[in-house]
Amino acid sequence: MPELPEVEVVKRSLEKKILNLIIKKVKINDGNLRYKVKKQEISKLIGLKIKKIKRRSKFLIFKTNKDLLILIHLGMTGKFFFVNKKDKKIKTSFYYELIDEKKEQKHDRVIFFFKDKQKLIFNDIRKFGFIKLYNLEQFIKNSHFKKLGPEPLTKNWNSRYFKNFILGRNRNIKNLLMDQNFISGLGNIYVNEILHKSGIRPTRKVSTLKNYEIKKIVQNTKKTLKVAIKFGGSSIKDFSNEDGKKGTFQQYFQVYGRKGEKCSNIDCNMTITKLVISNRASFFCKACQK
DNA sequence: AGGCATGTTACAGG
DNA sequence: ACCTGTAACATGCC
Repeated sequence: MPELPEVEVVKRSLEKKILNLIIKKVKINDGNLRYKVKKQEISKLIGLKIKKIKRRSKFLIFKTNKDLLILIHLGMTGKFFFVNKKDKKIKTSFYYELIDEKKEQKHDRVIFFFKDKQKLIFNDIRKFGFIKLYNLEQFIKNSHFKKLGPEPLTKNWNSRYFKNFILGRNRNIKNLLMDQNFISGLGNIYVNEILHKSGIRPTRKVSTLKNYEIKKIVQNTKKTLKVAIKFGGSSIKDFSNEDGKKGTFQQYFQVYGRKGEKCSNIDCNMTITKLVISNRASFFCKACQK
């Protein structure tokens, strides 16, 4: 499910649910995520209060009231479900009913328990996600953040940075935008959309980009992500936030998954082409994207 | 049955 | 040492 907009949506909804809750118990159904979740280590969380939730790129960080924090990545299929037996609203929502009926779902990997039978479930089908504990000292030098590029929605992501980074390099623009060390938070879907909006073909070598094209890519990155967040992210397959609410940005995809459909640009009669680049599907319009 | 899937990373080759 | 691209991870769906 998760590129930057989806992770941001999850972050915002979790903030409304688990802030200031104390972890009473942690249950590991299957600790074989990207990194092994060990019972002994995760038990250190018991008794700690969740004080703050942050997002960096596609990572979530839960800060506690002690010198211990949780770093989470949703991987490809990671999801959170929050279950609150006392909350009428959630009780009527889709996911509450689902969970209540089935008790536990198949891919519930790790479950955090709070007071009054409230719980936060980390569900991850493919197990590419992870949950890691750090103290502050370790966290500051954690390998995941070492080389991470700028956040796309900050002023650090700009044309000057872009031009400077590509000096002496010559890869294609699709791979560059997917490179988390160049810009952090984008993934396959949003890169496809951004390049279509910018009129740039995914195979374009970065050394051939004109200044105005770089500007367009930077602006369209910000615009696309902002709108996607506004619409609650994209729910392809089964993405949802912890309320079971679905994002709706997938309705606005111009190219992703639209092979053979007509290009959305007015006056363009071309159909969308699919091309695999570096093992990932790329979708683009041959007429509009140069 | 085979191909494909929103991500990351270890490794190979230049 | 740097740069780039590929394959692998685990699981399910079409």
